This record gives sequence, structure tokens and C-alpha cells, in this order.
Amino acid sequence: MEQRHAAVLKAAGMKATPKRLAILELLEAESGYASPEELWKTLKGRFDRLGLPTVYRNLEELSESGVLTKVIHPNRQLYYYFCSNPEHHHHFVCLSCRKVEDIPSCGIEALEREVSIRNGGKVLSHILQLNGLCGGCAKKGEKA
Amino acid sequence: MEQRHAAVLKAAGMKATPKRLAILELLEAESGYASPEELWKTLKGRFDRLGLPTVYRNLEELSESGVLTKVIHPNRQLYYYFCSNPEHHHHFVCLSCRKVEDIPSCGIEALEREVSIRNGGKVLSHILQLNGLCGGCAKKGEKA
DNA sequence: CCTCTAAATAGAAATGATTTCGTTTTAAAA
DNA sequence: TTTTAAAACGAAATCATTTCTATTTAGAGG
Ligand SMILES: [Mn+2]
Ligand SMILES: [Mn+2]
Ligand SMILES: [Zn+2]
Ligand SMILES: [Zn+2]
Repeated sequence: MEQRHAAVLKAAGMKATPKRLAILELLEAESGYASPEELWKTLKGRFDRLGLPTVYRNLEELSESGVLTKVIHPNRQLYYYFCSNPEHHHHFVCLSCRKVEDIPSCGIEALEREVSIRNGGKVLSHILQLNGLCGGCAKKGEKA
Repeated sequence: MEQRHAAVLKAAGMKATPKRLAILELLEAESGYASPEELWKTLKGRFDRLGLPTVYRNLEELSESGVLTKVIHPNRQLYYYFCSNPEHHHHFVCLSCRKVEDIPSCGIEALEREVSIRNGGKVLSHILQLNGLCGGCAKKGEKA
């Protein structure tokens, strides 16, 4: 429902433009993640004009405001996913069909087995990375 | 020791060329991760000729054979890290000074606290992503 | 409803990290 | 040594992503 997305945008301090609403609707309808260009190709038919930079810009802004989630992909291109789960959780992403499934807990070894068994899928690799500042740098404030 | 690296390369089925050895030595000497261009700038002075594509190629090959580890960075550029720890583990990377610290276990919540307290650092964000194939796709074999 | 303005968009062009490609060099097996 | 598949060169291409300036618009306020 457009109303719901408009509220989400307002809550994020963003104007509820038709293009933003269309992006959210499309991504929510998708079962998986999508690239900026893919979304653009689908959406540009629905508008007189729609620039690819606009799609990039909005996806980035929506990601920063937490409405969308970025997917880290081996091909290092950008992909976004609409996830309405407000709880802290992680994702299992399928590299083939792009489906995204929530993973509620954070124990990796156990998780891999769980995912394999529960969904019948196969975990080929996993990424766990903590980003931040080490003790020394946290004091100075960051430099680069 | 060059001998040790030569053995590592041989074990990986790669020729022990001077440039590969230099890359490994430099990365091992670094306490943190480095980009292809940074390595190239440092190393090209030590050779009559050293092409940036050669550095890229070797880093990728070394990463694929498990000798080096890729770092996932918010700026989405490539960074590599030399890690000799053969055990399964993950990394805490400092976005400021690029130091990399091993993280032996896989419980994220507990880990964030642990890292913060033990090293006095600050975890700004974390990435946990399982890559693989869902049940449906694992059967068919992958498509994209 | 209008007006007004900061925010959003267009679209062409630039960017720049990464890759490609055809040629030349070299590690190391025999 | 000889041989050759692998490695390196480096200029050029690629292409996803970003930048830039002019134009349009959402929505607050009247
Ligand atoms: Mn989710
Ligand atoms: Mn390590
Ligand atoms: Zn640091
Ligand atoms: Zn799948």
C-alpha cells in the first residue's frame, strides 16, 4: 500500500515522491534483491522520464535511512533489498535466484547447518566482518 | 622468509615469481590491509617494470587460492590482507588504520562487546552474510 | 486552493577502479 | 640447456557509479 510507504518515507525525513514510492513498491514485490539498473529498466516505462542516477541516488538514500538493505555481492556491484523486519537480524542470500531469507540469530557455524538443513539450501561461503575503530583510533577520532 | 612464501606459492600451484614474493612480503610486513594500487606504488620502485594489472591479477589469484584474504570495505574498493592463521576465524578491521585482528568465535552480539571491551575499540557496524544456494537452486545447479 | 522554496530529478558527461588483449618475458620442468 | 606453459607488460577499453548544472516538484504555509 502506497500509504504505508509514504509514511515510511516521511518518517525517514524524505519526500514521498512517485518515483520513490515506485521503487519501494517494486522492491517489496520482489522476493529478492535487485540492482539499480534492473529497477531502472523496469520502472522507466512507468514514467515519462526517469534517470538512472535518480534510481542510484534514491537507493542510496533509502539504504542510509534504513528503509532498504544493501546486499554484499561477490561481483561487487550494488544490490538492494526491502526488508520490513525491524528486529536485529541477518540475511541469507541466494546467489542464483536472489531470494533473501532472514536469519534471526548470529551464531555462524550453527547457522550454516541450520540454513542447510531447514531450507535444503547450501551455504557456499559466509562473510562476517565487524567494521569500526580500534582502541588507538577510537581515541583520536578517525582519519581515513 | 622468502623460502616460506615460495613454498606457499608452490603449494597453491603457482610459480614463485619475484613479484609474487614481493607482494606477499610486503603484505605480511603490513599490519593491515592494502589496496592493489598502494601495493603497486610501493613495489614498482623495486622492479624495473611492474604493471598495475599484474598486481591486480596476482592479488586475485592469491586470494582465490586462500593465501590472501579480501577485506569487504564500505567504499567498495578492493583490499587484501595477509593472514597466516589457518583456523576458521573472522576479522575485525579498523576503518581508520586498517589493522586487522582475528576473531576466533562467531557469536556476533557477544563479539561486539568483547571487541569493544578487550581492545578498547568501537564497532561501528558489522556484516554477516551467508552466500550460497537456496533449496530450489541447489537442486537445479546455479544459473547466475 | 495559490505561493514559495528547499528538495528532487534530468540527462549528458565525467570518473576511476578494474579488466582486457595481443605481445613479450620468464620460471621451472625435463 | 632447451622448451613451453605460465606470468607480466602496458596501453586501451570497460562500465558501474558519480558529478554537475539546469529544470521540475512536493508539500509547508498562507
Ligand atoms: Mn531481513
Ligand atoms: Mn585472520
Ligand atoms: Zn585502528
Ligand atoms: Zn535460490
